[in-house]
Amino acid sequence: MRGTYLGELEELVLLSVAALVDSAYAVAVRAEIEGRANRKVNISAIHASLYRLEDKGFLDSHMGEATNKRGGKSKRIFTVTTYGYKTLKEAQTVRQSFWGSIPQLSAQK
Amino acid sequence: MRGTYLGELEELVLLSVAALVDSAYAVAVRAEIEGRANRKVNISAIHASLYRLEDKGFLDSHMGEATNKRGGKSKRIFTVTTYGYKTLKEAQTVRQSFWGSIPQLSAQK
DNA sequence: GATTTTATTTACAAAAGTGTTGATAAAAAC
DNA sequence: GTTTTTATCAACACTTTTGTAAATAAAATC
Repeated sequence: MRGTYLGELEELVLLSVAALVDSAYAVAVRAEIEGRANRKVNISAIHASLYRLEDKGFLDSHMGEATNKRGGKSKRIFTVTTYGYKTLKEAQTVRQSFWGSIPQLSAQK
Repeated sequence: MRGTYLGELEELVLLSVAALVDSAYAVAVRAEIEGRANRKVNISAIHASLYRLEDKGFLDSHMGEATNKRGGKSKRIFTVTTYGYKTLKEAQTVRQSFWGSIPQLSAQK
């Protein structure tokens, strides 16, 4: 029941972290989502989502190193756990099972 | 923003209605979900979800005919609207875009 | 060292989704 | 006509997700 499901934003955040591999931090995740899904997201909403996903065991995190760019303070880097990856994949597999039995041609009326 | 997103259950309900074509009513939808996603759902939760999806414009409904089976009172039949189908498809397209850039082999550690 | 920029963190508020209960209804069976 | 079965509907409560605001911190630039 409650706790293992992903919210819509949470799933996008998790997918972004997976796609960004070892350079996933809040700002990059936000850019990733705004680029792929056509949607504005508040940076604090991203942070809140990242922390929640970590609490749930879908993500791990560690502090990265500071860069020599102005304002380049160190970032918190997130990575997808095995459990997170499994959850993501299962959600997608279930949906694909449904799509497999939807008569798409007649549906696109 | 708020209003156009699908909850996790809502998406499964919408996909079920699509897959069931012209025989989608609450009980059948529930069976469909319990069969494909490995998950128990309260029948009233299905009803609530169906009504909400209709309010949002993702579903249409009409009363079907009674059958000559014991307890076979007429069912409310739901169908996916063009808008609902479009929403469903877009959500899936966005996710597939992410999956396309996830290095899956190294991720399945 | 004051300012600007990038970034995190915490706490709270608001919105949305999900679940539960109880009432009602209509059909066939007895 | 009472019972059993299948089904809808409505109201409410609960939980979770999402968004916002304010505080803090660390880097480079000036």
